[in-house]
Amino acid sequence: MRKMLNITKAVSDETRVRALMMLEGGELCVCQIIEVLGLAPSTISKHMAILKQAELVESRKQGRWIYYKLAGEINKEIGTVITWLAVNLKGDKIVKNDRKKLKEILKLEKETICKKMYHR
Amino acid sequence: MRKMLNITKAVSDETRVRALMMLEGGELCVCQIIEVLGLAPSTISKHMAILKQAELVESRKQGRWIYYKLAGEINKEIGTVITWLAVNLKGDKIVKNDRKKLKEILKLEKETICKKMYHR
DNA sequence: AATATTATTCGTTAAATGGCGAAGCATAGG
DNA sequence: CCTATGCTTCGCCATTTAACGAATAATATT
Repeated sequence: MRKMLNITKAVSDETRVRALMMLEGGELCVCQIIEVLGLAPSTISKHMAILKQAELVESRKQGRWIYYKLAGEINKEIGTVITWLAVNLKGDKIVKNDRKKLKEILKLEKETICKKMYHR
Repeated sequence: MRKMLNITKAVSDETRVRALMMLEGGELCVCQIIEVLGLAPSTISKHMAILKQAELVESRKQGRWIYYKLAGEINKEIGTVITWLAVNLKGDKIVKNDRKKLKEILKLEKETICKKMYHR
């Protein structure tokens, strides 16, 4: 029950669902997710930790950056959740807009994004 | 997004998931759900309203009683959710125990159950 | 070494959520 | 009618949750 609720609780928050939908295009650095969702780094970090705890995403560290990706390919039940979300958010305005923003951001260097964000 | 989150929020609470799993055996009267879950009538009523709002269940009124049943047969995406929950709770202790209690309660008259419960 | 960069953890605050009992609202039955 | 029954709505309290900024940790750069 606990494990199942970890998953359903994780996907019951708009910000976390938006993050998951962003990751459908492939792995992303935390700073890119922060930039698109427009929330404080600490907030996004917390959300990603919740998604990871629920085993919806995995992370890997590379230098100063941490990349997150969907864990749907590994676990069948997790895959079902991600697919369900995607189907139910087909055509969703917010998701669409996030993807658009993401596309712009992916054109930039990661360094450019992050320098704007921290230590202002 | 809103509609989708209504569903995921609805299934992110243990009490509501337990109620859904109870309904897998067929429609139930509110008083039977109250009796098994052991919470105040007002609490259960609120939970059932949330499930209904999310379109996970439907209700019908018959005399003084209100019956709830799963809405999974009607809506495909809802059906997916219910099935996913059932799969992920296969063998769950709490769900098993609820079903056991329910079996006992179904042997009794509804009147017997409810008279114990209200206006004491 | 010293500083800059990237992300996380911690502490706080405001809002949302789940619980209860009291009151309210239908319907059934005397 | 008048009361009993079954459920919901309302108002309140305790807990949880999401947000932020400050402090911290780890790595990269100078």
